[in-house]
Amino acid sequence: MVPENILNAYQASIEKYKKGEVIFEENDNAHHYFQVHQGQVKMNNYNENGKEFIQGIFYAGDSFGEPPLFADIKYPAAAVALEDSLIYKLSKPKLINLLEEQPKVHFHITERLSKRLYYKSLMASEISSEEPEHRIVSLLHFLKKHVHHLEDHEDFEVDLKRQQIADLAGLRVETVIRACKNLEKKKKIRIVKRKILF
Amino acid sequence: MVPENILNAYQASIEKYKKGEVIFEENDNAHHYFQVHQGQVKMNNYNENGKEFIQGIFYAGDSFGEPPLFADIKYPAAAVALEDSLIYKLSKPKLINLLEEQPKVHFHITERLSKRLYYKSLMASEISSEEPEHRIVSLLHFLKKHVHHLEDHEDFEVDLKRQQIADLAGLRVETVIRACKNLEKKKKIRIVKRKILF
DNA sequence: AATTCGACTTGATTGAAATCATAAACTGAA
DNA sequence: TTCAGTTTATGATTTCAATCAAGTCGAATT
Repeated sequence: MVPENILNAYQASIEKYKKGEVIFEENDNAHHYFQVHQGQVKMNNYNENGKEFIQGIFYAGDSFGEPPLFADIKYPAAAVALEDSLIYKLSKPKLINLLEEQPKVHFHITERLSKRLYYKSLMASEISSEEPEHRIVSLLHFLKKHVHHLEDHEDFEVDLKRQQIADLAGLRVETVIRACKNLEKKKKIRIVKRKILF
Repeated sequence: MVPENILNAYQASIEKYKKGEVIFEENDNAHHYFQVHQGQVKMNNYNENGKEFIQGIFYAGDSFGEPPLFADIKYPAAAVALEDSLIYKLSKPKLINLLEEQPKVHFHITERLSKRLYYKSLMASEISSEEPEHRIVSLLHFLKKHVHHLEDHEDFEVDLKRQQIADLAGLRVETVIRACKNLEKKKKIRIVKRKILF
């Protein structure tokens, strides 16, 4: 997350994206740094049968899509606005220039990449080895702790649809629904008016 | 990858690890930067049933285990030497100091993190959505292109055991063996004296 | 109040990979 | 060359999430 005054100093623009609008496509070349100012963005893939996998969801203050700026690669997934959103956009050369002149900001970016890598490591091993209930609990635990910065004893009102949980955890909606019912029975989560509390 | 002369200038040590020796455990706190000088290292998880998942394999020149140095997190996986290995080890404060004084090296690290993130994004979506054969081909393609830097037309002699492919792709050995036989039939890979050519 | 639409739910069935069992092929050391 | 230990191979069986099919529920709109 780059502070707004610095983004402005380096002439970042703010772009409007409507709900559902695509910010970049899988396999596009990367030319800009993106940071959510307002709204929500998801990064996702579709396989040949149309099954979606959500790589991550990004909220105000989150940057996304940096890796292809720093390595010689294409976007591994598309980015789509989940709500009407305002996104800071800064060209690659300006970003590089910014990071050269502002080492502290560079460390912030490094921290951000590190956290994303941590999330991916977690989910990769979960998806590869664990049962649906375990995957869901791990996902919720990560979101609670690392995205919403809540303590264990605090209540976390999950703002995700069942389908989104499924697409984040590599499962199908029906499986998520059944697993959540089970988790409720086991008192691992609560469900109030269809909303999940964790 | 930090150049050796710079590592030496900042008083990095070289540690010996025997084949099978553990470099750090899952959930350990991170205190050092690691870079392979000679040998091979894997990062892995085991689930409660003993199933292994390999997060990555690292060769000479590769750094590993950086994320917890930059973000306030614990190691999401353990690191184990796959062969007798020599590993550069640099304390966290010295690394931070190094990166502050050598911005170019910081950009190298950023690039490295970005590439790891790319690999993880790829494998996460593969493991969550694709069939065994597809996963294996994607894995091999990534290794050929991004790890061994070979052109499409060149032959890639895969130096992984079936079990390792399974643990990288989230499959079981038997499934990998059967899938590889099928891929051979379909002329997508060749198998010579049990070695896979791609 | 009726209608529409998206999200959630439930049950039945299926299919593909995991599991289990067993053996063959290779490797290297004694 | 024999033996012990890996690694690869193959067949039979099981299992559990995906799939398919058919609802219900709730909120928003007319």
